[in-house]
Amino acid sequence: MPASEGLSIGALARRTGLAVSAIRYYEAQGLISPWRNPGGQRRYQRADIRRLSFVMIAQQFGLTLPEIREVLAGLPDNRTPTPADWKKISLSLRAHLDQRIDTLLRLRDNLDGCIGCGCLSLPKCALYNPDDRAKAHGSGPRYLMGDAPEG
Amino acid sequence: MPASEGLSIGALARRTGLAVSAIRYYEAQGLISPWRNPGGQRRYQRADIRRLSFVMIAQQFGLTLPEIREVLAGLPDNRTPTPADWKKISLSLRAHLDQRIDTLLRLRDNLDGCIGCGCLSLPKCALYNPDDRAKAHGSGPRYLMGDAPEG
DNA sequence: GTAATTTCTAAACCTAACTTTAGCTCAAGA
DNA sequence: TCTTGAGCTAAAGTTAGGTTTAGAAATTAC
Repeated sequence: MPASEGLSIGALARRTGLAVSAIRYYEAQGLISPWRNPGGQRRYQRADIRRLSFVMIAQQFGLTLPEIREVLAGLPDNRTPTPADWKKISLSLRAHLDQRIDTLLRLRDNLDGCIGCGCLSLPKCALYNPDDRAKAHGSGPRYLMGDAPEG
Repeated sequence: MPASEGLSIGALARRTGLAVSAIRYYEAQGLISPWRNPGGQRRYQRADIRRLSFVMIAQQFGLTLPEIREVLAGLPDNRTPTPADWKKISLSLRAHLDQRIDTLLRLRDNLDGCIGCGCLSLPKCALYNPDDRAKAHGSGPRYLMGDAPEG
């Protein structure tokens, strides 16, 4: 047990299941802000365990780290978040998730309509909706030209 | 109009909406195999429009390029695929999609159960199921240690 | 009072899915 | 014919989300 206050980065890693390097990376991305002990090492509050857990859950839901940072901005910064605070920002996760599920369900409907018709490749095919295409998968450089196929 | 047979890579790009560089990249990944004209330029069949369209749709559904290559291997290679051929491999997309939707629905249920309880960060929280965590998002280096949080 | 862990920073490396660049050749139109 | 627009290859760059490495300093354990 360390004599000084707060959790070391290694302790936080063990409590959250994250790698130490990931925690430092999240700090660089503005997701968490530890203080430093006299020797310059990072020290964390116990509430940061929950904060990082939230980050991990939000990632499963398809949010990017910048998006998660935005959501976390909804927490109070002058006091430890209460369960009510967590509940509040969890609701915005729920909205994100609903949207993703919606998109996938619409894709599935379209696919079902298309499986029989053999229309794959035609511009009128519902599966070609560029909006869905852009939104269905969050990350990576998915560059799509808006050219109208001719003929 | 070119005198020689087949589509040039630029023509195929215009018909599919893909960038020329992306089409060459897909070839490097084994997703499409053009022949070459006497001058060494790539020439494509009209059926390749549909093939690339299928690739784009499968990507929306969260398949990686290697996975898509596997699925495309279900098409005949000695003749132009028929609508029935496309239908057959489309059904495997449907299975993929169903699985993804299922995972997200389960996540949503868990989130709903958690929103009121404030348990975020506790190991017993259903949102911590490592299986879901690994599967929910297909790509990228999502490394998770299996350490049991102590206390 | 050492020895063994941890932690520190900065920079390089990793994967997926592409794009960009450089330098050169091919093809098409006037 | 000549010029411009496509196409070619190989290699390097890009983004997200991290990991790995190297060398030094702080902590902990004995």
